[in-house]
Amino acid sequence: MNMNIESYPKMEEEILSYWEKNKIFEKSVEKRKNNKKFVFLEGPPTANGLPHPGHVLTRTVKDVVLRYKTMKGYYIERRAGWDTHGLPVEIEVEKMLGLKNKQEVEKYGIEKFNEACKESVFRYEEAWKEMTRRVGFWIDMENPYITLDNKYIESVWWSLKEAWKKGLLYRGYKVTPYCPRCGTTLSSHEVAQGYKEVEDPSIFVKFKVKGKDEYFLAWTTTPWTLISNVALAVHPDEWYLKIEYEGEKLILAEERIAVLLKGKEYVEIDRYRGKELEGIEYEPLYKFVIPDKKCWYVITADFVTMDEGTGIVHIAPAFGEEDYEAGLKYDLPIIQLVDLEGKFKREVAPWAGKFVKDADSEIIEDLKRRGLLVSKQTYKHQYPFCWRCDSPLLYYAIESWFIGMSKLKKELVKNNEKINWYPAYIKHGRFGEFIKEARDWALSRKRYWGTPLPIWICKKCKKEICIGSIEELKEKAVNFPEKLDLHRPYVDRIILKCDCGGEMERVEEVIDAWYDSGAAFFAQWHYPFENEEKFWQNFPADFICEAIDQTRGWFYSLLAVSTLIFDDAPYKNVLTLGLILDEKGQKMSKKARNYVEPNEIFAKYGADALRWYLISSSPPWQPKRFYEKVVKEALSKFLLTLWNVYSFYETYASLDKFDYEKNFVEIDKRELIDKWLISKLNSLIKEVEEKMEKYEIHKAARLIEEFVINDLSNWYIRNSRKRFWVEEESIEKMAGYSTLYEIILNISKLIAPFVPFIAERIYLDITNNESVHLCDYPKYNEELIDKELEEKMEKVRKIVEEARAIRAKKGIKLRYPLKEIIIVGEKLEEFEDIIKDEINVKNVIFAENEERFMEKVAKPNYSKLGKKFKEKTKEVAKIIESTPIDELIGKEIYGMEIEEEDFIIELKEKEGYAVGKIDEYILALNIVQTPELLREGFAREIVRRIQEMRKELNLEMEEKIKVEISIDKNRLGEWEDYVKRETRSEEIAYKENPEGDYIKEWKIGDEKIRIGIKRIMI
RNA sequence: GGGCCCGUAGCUUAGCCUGGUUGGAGCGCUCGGCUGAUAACCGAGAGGUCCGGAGUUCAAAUCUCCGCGGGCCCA
Repeated sequence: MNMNIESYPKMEEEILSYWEKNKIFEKSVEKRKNNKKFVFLEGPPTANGLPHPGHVLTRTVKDVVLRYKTMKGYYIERRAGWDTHGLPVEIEVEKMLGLKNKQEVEKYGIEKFNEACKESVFRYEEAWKEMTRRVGFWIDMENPYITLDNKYIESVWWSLKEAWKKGLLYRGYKVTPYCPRCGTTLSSHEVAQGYKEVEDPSIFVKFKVKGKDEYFLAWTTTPWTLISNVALAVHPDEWYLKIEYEGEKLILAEERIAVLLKGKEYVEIDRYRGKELEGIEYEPLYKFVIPDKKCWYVITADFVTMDEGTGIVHIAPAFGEEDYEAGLKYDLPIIQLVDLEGKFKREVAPWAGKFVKDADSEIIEDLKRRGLLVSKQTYKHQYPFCWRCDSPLLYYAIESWFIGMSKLKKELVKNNEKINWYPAYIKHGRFGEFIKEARDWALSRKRYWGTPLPIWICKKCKKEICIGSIEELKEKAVNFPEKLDLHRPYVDRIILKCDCGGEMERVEEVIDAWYDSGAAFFAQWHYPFENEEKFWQNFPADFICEAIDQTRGWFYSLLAVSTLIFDDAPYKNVLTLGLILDEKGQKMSKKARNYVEPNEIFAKYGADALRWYLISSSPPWQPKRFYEKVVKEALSKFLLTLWNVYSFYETYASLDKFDYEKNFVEIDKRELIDKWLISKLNSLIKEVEEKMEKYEIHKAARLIEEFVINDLSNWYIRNSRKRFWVEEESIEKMAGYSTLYEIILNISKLIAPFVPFIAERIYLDITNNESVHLCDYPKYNEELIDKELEEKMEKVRKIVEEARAIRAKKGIKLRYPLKEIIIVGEKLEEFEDIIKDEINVKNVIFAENEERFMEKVAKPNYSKLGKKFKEKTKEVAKIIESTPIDELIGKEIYGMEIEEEDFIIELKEKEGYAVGKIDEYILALNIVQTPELLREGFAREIVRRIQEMRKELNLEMEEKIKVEISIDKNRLGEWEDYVKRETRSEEIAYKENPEGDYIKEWKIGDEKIRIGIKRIMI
């Protein structure tokens, strides 16, 4: 069968239908049903967008590992999953429906909106299924877990109640980026999209120390937050000075004075460590409300920097995350005087109803009038804007539900210790650092499409309960519906009865979709309501694999949920993958249009080529540049070479009707090179296994590639071809076929996890079995590994290379045979034939020393001779060069004796030899071309040209021809028969003007020769 | 702004952990060769600031620090 770039994808399609028709995937799983389990947990993708090259990578790598483990005998259930909830889905749908903000969503109706979300999630399901099928990822997509199922949600609810029971699900505030116009918080991903450089006011403000005529000097770029100020923060370990400056007493950081008052005059009055200032009270700038807790005093905080401002930071817990946390630490009140539209509330009399940012200038004016403003400038910095409506975002304390992960830091760290990370540095690096500092998980979203937070509050007594199952909901519900859907708005309509007799209503929030997917390891089994045994069999998972951006995503949410509920690690091995970049190393994005469509690649070069590139190019965790050319290269370099090896075997073996069962030759009776290749194969199997166990799949792949291209194709086949050309039956030929058959069979199995299509094609072609994917992975046989043989062959290859280099230097074409090569060094007699063939010499001679082709020559030592012989030096030099060495010392010239130091002994190639060195070997090629040798070379020139003409005529290999050549008969001499045999010529005629079906004039050396060939019809 | 990863020939990369002759390969390029399995192969050549700088050391691609560039995550 012929295979090229065009036909390769077609071959894959055929294999795909073969697999489907014969249910090979199902059989491959079923077959290992009673074996040891290997548990894989699929990270659920969201199907509300088309798959891109990154998804192809994850699916490929997962597939490689799973196919490998399957062939190693493990039973692996491969259940697909879909992640279906979350803000990205809502935003997609908002865009589609043309809704601009939450108000419009609610006007449109939550019921209809969520319906649209549900539909949108599966809009691209077909595209995903097709990509998955086409790339050859074997996973059960018929029976996936889906995060929107009632059962799945119920399991999530159960876990939330577990957290609730432990007191780890609580209500608090979280400062989040908030768009006042859209009325929603934004996820960090959205915020990151909208940073712009802007100019904001930069003001220095005085805060009067209570009861003293001194002021703290603070700096801010958001004057409107001063309304909600509750404290001033200093760094505990920095020095602060009280100074007199322009008649006023000011307190600020020493380091900042040096910058701010550079060159100005001031008097130092006193100095303090930051922590000494702690607790000092000051008078607030504004007092629109009476706070319910103690405030307006100095606190200390490590986040205060000496990089900008005064070293004193104004604290408004309502509007900054660090502020909020400092507020928690010091139990400060939250003064929230801004409404959800970003406008000041009624209490802020002068600016009520005004958008906060617009009030900045008036507030500054007010402070100036009251003499509290020290300086006013503008300040350029990055500030986030809403990517949708472009209004400036506000950091805003929003009431939110939390999971107290910060209390579980130790457990997180402990459980992380049980996990093997690939690459290992993530474990204590990016991931380890992150969990060490774990913060409470802001779980709730004031949104619509998500798992509803199962908390109900009594309207009468304000009691809160957490519901942990449908059963519990049913028990307590006043109006349990007949048809249950746990999503909003249906679940919101369920009223529960409180112990106090009052009615309970659900809170409005849904939960973060990351919690959904983080619960996959038990929620997919509907644990603990069903499948208890199944769950424990599958916990913890042996293997998960996703891109590196999931470190703080799914990798974290899984560990977090598992630590929270089970106090254990949910997975044992995690393989992280690098991102896919474009040709220039930039991230792929739809915006930049640097996007390669996976489908185009599949259609053009096929999935194997894409898979092989992704796997073999670099370690899995390294970012990968991805573009058409590299895929094409993987195909032509590796896959087509492999195919051609197979096709070579297939061509000759079928010509000879080779049957492995019948014609099998014992290994002992095979040629040396056969044994060598078998040894190499077994070494390869051993190394591949070692690499795969360490998830170094790129190294395994490279080893295989090296073997196929280098050892199998470029060495073994090249050297064995002649054996197969012989038409008569021979044991050597059958030994070769036996070897090739075994090698190809094993290679098809070895590559099956990596490039499953070509592996299957080859396997099906050479066996009568059902599928390579039902086979066990090859095991190596230590007895067949002969390291000594492998090393010797390595030396032979080096010798051959060097000999060819010598020929090239001397300009003697490989086609022209030479008499002999002399090799000084360890004897490699058993490889004589290979060496003869490869460098086209008649004899290989292993010698003890180089005497045979090297001679010692004396070179005049001019610096000595010059002094001794003056103007006669040149003459003496000539004499020295022409006198045999042993006669030199003591020889008298012009009355003086030649001494040892008058000449230098050098080694020189003897006439007719060309010499080279490689490692511990010295090689000498006899380069004397006798007429006989030249005739033979000439015969090969003729053969080569007739062959090319046969090719151009598209002749079958068996077809016979007649040849006419414009040379004298004795130019070929004794080689005429050889030419006939090689070119399948019945007859050679020597004519000045050759005739035939095809006549061509050739140049051989300086000579023009015409050749005509004629088919012989049978 | 912080954490982590990466930077070696035009491209893809080995070597770095554990410092030690002349930094190795493949693709591409030039020249030459081989070829009835091959879109393949073989030989020679051109092509390197091992991202830059400093330090440690007898010795640095390799270890340390500081920069620069790219990526990811978090602000």
